[in-house]
Amino acid sequence: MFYLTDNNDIKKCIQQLATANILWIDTEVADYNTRKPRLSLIQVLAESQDLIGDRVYILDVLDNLDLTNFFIDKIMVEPNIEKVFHNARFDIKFLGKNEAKNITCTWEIAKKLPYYILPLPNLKLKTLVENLTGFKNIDKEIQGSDWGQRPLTEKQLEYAKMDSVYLAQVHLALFELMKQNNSEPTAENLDELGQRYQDILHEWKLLDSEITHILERIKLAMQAQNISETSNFKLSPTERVTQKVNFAELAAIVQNQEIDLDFPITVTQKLQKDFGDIMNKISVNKEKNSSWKLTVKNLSDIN
DNA sequence: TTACGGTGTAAGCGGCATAG
DNA sequence: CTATGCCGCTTACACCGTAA
Repeated sequence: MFYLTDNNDIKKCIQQLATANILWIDTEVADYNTRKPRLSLIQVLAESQDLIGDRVYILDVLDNLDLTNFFIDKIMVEPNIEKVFHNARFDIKFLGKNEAKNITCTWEIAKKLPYYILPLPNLKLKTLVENLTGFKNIDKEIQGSDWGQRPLTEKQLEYAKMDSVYLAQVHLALFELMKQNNSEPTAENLDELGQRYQDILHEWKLLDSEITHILERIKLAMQAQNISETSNFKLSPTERVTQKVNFAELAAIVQNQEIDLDFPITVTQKLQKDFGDIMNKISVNKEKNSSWKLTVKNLSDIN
């Protein structure tokens, strides 16, 4: 790990890092829960094979806008350098906002993978690390510590260092999962997919119907017992207001007061019926929509 | 604290199959 | 032919998740 605090060292480091093709980056922010959060550290790893953090650069940029902007100019806005973050949206708020180019977000990648491929309760970095890499017992308590204090403790620097190592490892693992599961429609085996569908359909129906039933029973039970919250569920009422006016009244007002209301309305099948012959007397603008429907046939006898 | 796309939920609609 | 119900699509809205 290289913990850099000197302005010139950091600038040289940034220039060096700007020659990389891909960087795994994490940040630490002080006073995040106030109106003016301050960027404290930028941790950068350029070599994903580093598992112990020897090659991690920790740039101390606390209250140093010049250095932060230098980093943004040389790295964040550069379209030829891929920058990998976990929940990139958060870090980018401090590192170039909309100007940042070529950003990869491991949280977004993980979210795109279906649950059966990545069956995890949540997609926090800690969870991904513990399930996709060899690292265990990740300590995240330091995350909420005071990143505005100087000097930083050894624990804080250790945490900051390892976060970028974890990030790189998680990114590689997610990338593998993506590669294994990106389906090319022209190359799909329809027999295999159809067989898989048949194989799991019964099991799925059993579970799906039970889940639905359980939820219905819980909802009814909580209503009946006047309970709004349990350890597992919350029952909240929602209101939805639909405003309706009398059409004849509206038409009269529009005509009498010559209000400028000129827009198409959808004539549903029911209205078409109600209108009857009127439909032939006014101009109708028909919009045709087409879609594809998949129908299951030959439901095999499950016996 | 921030951002905002995703997800849960309910309602409205059209298409389709079935029954009479 | 009509009446009915199921299914999928769309719309609207509330709320969630993730970083420090």
